[in-house]
Amino acid sequence: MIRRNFTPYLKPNPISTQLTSPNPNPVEEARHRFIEAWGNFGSAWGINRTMAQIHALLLLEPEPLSAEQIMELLNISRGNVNMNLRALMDWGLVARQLRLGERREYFVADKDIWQVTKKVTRERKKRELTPLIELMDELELVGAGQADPKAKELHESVSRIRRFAGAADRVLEAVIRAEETWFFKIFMKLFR
Amino acid sequence: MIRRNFTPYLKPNPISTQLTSPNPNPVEEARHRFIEAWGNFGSAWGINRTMAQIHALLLLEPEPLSAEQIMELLNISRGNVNMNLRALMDWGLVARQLRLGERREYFVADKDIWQVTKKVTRERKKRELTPLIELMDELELVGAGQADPKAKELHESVSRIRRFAGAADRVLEAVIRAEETWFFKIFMKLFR
DNA sequence: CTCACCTTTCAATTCTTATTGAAAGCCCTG
DNA sequence: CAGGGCTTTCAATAAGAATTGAAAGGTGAG
Repeated sequence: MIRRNFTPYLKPNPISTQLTSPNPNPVEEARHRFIEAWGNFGSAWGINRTMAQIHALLLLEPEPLSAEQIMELLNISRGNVNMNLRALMDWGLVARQLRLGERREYFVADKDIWQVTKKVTRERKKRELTPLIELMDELELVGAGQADPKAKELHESVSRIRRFAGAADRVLEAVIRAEETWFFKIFMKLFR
Repeated sequence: MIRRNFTPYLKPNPISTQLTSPNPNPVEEARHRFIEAWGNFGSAWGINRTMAQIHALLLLEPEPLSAEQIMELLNISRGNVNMNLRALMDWGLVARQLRLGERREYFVADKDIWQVTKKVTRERKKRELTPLIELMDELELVGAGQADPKAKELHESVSRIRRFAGAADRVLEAVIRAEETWFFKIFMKLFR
């Protein structure tokens, strides 16, 4: 089997995880800030910081990166990289890429931000909204038609939330299927 | 000053935080499950569990509750209740209510789920989206017009995200202002 | 002014979640 | 089928976030 003459990766100025010593190269510095910000942004949305940082790094990278490279660039352990890459692949945000004649695996991020949104939406809808709706359906029956104020308030609150969650579910579904629907055009108008 | 004869709150079966011993009363059990679920749901969205639980409890409660009552019902400390109530008030989800002639404060949740959505949206937009947009605006300048592939990819990624974040910002703004806009009618169709 | 009654604060602690790194697994190649 | 080169796993550890509780702060009534 042909072993390709893979040019060894030249380790750039390592992107340290702290913002302490400012990077002299403005592009590196900006890359670093982007990764930092994306990490924070992600962690506000229930995606762990490192997972978001790896995602950010891959978004910025013109070429696929190996686990090894990610480790060095972000200064995190092998195991951590591995687990978070797996999670990113589960979400469909990152794909494995093999090179002919090389055993090592490389990774690329889907750079179409609209695809990213759809995938994240689909995943979270499945993990969070669907179970909520199922529970509300179940609980809605409990307080129904009772006079006791607690039972009544329970029933009313649950129904309100059930209705709303159902609406949200439909809206998100529309977003996911956007390209084909009329909804997309409206959304796109706002997108400009 | 008149001191109202406030009927002392009868402590109901305490809503324990574990699901271990099933509550014999089906309404209490359902309330408990709702609180549990809302707590988890919230924590997936970057809102801390207890804050969401207090919110859930107040949503279910026909009458305003005091800090004392919340402490007992959710089995959490005074300090914890106080801090999370404050956060809920900052978000505009809960309001303080005073009773004539009583020093103790009571709390009620806004039960209009559409209002809740708007408030949460507004708050998170301000805390998360706006800073992201500002950073992207700044970073967009860095890689602009450079030939170096890293600079190029940086600039492209940042612009894509900037454009998308801008779109999201406008969409959310439209949601917040919904009642008055054409957007609302479309949304409401999906809401049914 | 002082007491009674609440509310608020925050350092210490506990609980939760993320990260590490060494060991085990896997698979290709010779 | 043994060894090298990667990847994956997971118990132990570290980092981070939430919670407690005791003490301090406010405030109105007497």
